[in-house]
Parts: sequence; C-alpha cells; structure tokens
Amino acid sequence: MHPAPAAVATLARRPRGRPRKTPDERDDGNRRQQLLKAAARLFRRKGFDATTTRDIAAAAGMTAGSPFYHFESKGALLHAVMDAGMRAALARQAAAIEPGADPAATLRRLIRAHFDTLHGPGRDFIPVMLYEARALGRRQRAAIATLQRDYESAWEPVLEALAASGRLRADAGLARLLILGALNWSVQWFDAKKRASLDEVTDAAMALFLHDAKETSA
Amino acid sequence: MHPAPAAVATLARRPRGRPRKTPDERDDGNRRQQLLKAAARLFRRKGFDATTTRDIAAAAGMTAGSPFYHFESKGALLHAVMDAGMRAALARQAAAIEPGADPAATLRRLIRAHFDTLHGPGRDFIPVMLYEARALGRRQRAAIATLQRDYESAWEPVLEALAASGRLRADAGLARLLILGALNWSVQWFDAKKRASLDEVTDAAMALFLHDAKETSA
DNA sequence: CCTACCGATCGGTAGG
DNA sequence: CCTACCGATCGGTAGG
Repeated sequence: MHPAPAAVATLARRPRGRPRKTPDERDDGNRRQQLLKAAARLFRRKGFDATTTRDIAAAAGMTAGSPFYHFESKGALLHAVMDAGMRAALARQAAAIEPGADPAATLRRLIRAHFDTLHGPGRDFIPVMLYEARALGRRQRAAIATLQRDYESAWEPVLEALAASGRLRADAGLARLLILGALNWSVQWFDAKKRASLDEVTDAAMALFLHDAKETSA
Repeated sequence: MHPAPAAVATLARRPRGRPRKTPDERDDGNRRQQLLKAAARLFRRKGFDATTTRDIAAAAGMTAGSPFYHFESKGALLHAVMDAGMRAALARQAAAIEPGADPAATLRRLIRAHFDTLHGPGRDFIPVMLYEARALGRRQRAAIATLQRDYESAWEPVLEALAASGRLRADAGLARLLILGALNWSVQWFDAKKRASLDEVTDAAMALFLHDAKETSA
C-alpha cells in the first residue's frame, strides 16, 4: 500500500532542474493553476482524448514537455481538474445550507448553488467531471465518486422533508436523481447571454418540482 | 453543392473487390448493421476517441481495414450511429402520440417512449448521440440537430396544454429543457437490474413534474 | 473483406 | 521549464 499517486504529485516534486529564470517569476503554484484552468477548458470543449498535452501546454504558455513537470501524467491532470471542481462545489454547497432553515428555501439555495457551480466562474471543472469520468483510472474514479456521494447526500434530508410535507410527490431518492439530472443537463443548453438568467431558471425549477403546500394542519 | 457524404456512403458502394466468399454469406447490409451495433456499443462505453476502428472491426468479426469498406471514415460511422438512433427514437415517439388524447396521458407516453429509447433494445445509440456530438463534423452535426429539433418539438404542444391547465407550473420552454434533462440523465444511473423499473421511474417523473388539476371550472 | 503498410500524432522522458 | 527525441498507436489506403 502506498499513498495515492495524485497526492504524491501534489506534495512531492519541487524545483530541481534549472532554477527560476527571473526573480519575479514566483513558482508558487501559479503555473500549476494555469495548467489546471487551461486543461479544464480544453477538456470541456474537446474532450479528454481529443485534447493533447501540447494543447494544454500552449494554452498555459509552455512548450511540449513542460506539463509533466507539474503533473505525473495527462490522467493526473484530469483527476486534478475534477478534484478541484468538486472541492469548490462542496464549499459552495456548504455555504448554501443553513441548519434550521425551511426545506423549500434550502432546496432553492441548493439549486442556485448548483447552477453557480455549473455556470459561474470555474464553470469548466464540473462539466469535465460529469462528462469525462470514463477516462479516469480506477483509483481516481473512486476518489471522485466519494466526493460526489458527499455532494449528493446533502440533498437527501431536504428532499425527504419536502416529501414528508407533500410538497414533493415522488420517492425522495428518485426525485434526487431526476432533479440533479435536470440541473446537470443545463450544461448542454444554458447560455448566459440568452434566454433566462440563472435566477429565472432556478425559479422555473422550483415551480416545476415543488407542489403547493397542503393546507392540512393548523 | 453535392449530396451529403453520409448519404453517398449509404447509397453508393456495392461489392466491387472480391465477390462474397460463400453463397450463404449474403452481403445484404448485414455486416454494416453489425458494424453499427459494435460501434454504438464501443463508442458508448469508451467514447469516440478512445475507440479504435480496429476495436470496432474486431467486435464485428473483421480485421483492421475492413470497416472502411462499409464506411468512408470513422466519423461517418459515428454519424451513422446517431442517425440510426434518432430515426428509431422518432419512430417510437410517433407511435406514442395519439392525436386527440389527454395531455397528461400523452406526456406519460412520451416519457415512457423516451425511456424505452434510452434503456431498451438499441440503447447505445442515443447515449452516443448525447455524449459524442462534439466529435461530429459541422455538416453532420447540423443534420443530427435537425432530427433532434423534430424530436423535441413534439413535446411542446403537450407541455403548453399542461401549462395552460395549471398542471405544469413553469414556462413550457424551460420545462421541456428541464424535463428532458432529467430523463436524459437517467443514462448515468438507471440500471435495469436494480432499483426501479422503467414504469416506476416514469411514475416518479410524472409525480414530480405534474401538479394536481385545479378544480376551477365546471 | 484481408494483408501489409504508410504517415502523422501523441504521451512521456532524458538531460540540462 | 525547454529542446530534442523515442516508441507506440492509429486512421486510412493499396492491391488483390
């Protein structure tokens, strides 16, 4: 048993070849971030297999072999993109949840946070995860799957509460799959410059999924 | 201007090299179908770029260069898979629509037909279309997009009728995008051997999207 | 539809 | 982080 390759790539490896060219070129992981962003963008637009490490290097202002100074392999770069995307998504999701809040209000904030993750800054990272997971190795896929499970499990108590109150009329588990699918699919059609805004789409989703409150009690 | 390459590949080209080996090996397009099915399966599982024409040939019981006897290029094979998938989907959809029927009943049949297309026999074809359209050339993408528009437009009158009667509580256009997204995403999680059946998922979708009928009139 | 085979591309490495 | 460069793979073709 040894630590996951991705962790090694992240922690080990420090300048070893030629020292930095100029004093103001601080190698503080800035280049790594640039690679990550370039990779996310290209992986999203062209797909993992159709993107060459040369494409990525060029987009980050480097030459052919340089990405491999920062990442063990093309696959490690893919995993790093997905991992960074999921951690950002989890942080945004955590910020959207207020413990005692009304379930319907919480659902709205979860949906809105999800749309922000899919269509806001850093918008390439999660689509890459959604569409290129196939290209990951076993270990890395498992690591990402764990983060995904965490993300999805946050929806469960909310949906269950809404199902219990009759505002959601389907099994909470199936509802979660259908709702997240509806939101994720927006990656295919949402255009920030056209049609509706994220707020409007959020409203539409709420109106579509949530039924009127029953006037049973009180 | 000349006819689309795909049409040429489909219509022209007849045995020209060596004649069929044995009398019972009727080359009536049977091999072509085998290639199509093998390609759909592999494109779905591994993605277009990660699938080699050698993989496809082997899966259809041929050797390296033989797929090019039946298809102009790997891209033409991809387009043929999507085209065949969409035509089957359109046929299934047409069979699901009864002109004067109740909108809610029609919606249910549309959803069920859609699930059949995604998860029934020939289930690889449409997922390939949904996930690999990026790999198509301009012309071929446009041709597929036309078929997709036809398919989607069939939902519109139904959703508009339901919106008018208050059973759908969102803009019909956004509702269509969200609903089709929810259904399409099932490609990621539906497992015929587990959880719910297609009928159960259809029920859940109907319950999730459709609100109670208002008791306003009569 | 098979048997070679070509030309190009690509991930990754050496060595500085 | 750059400059070569290797080894393997792959789409496609010739020629039967």
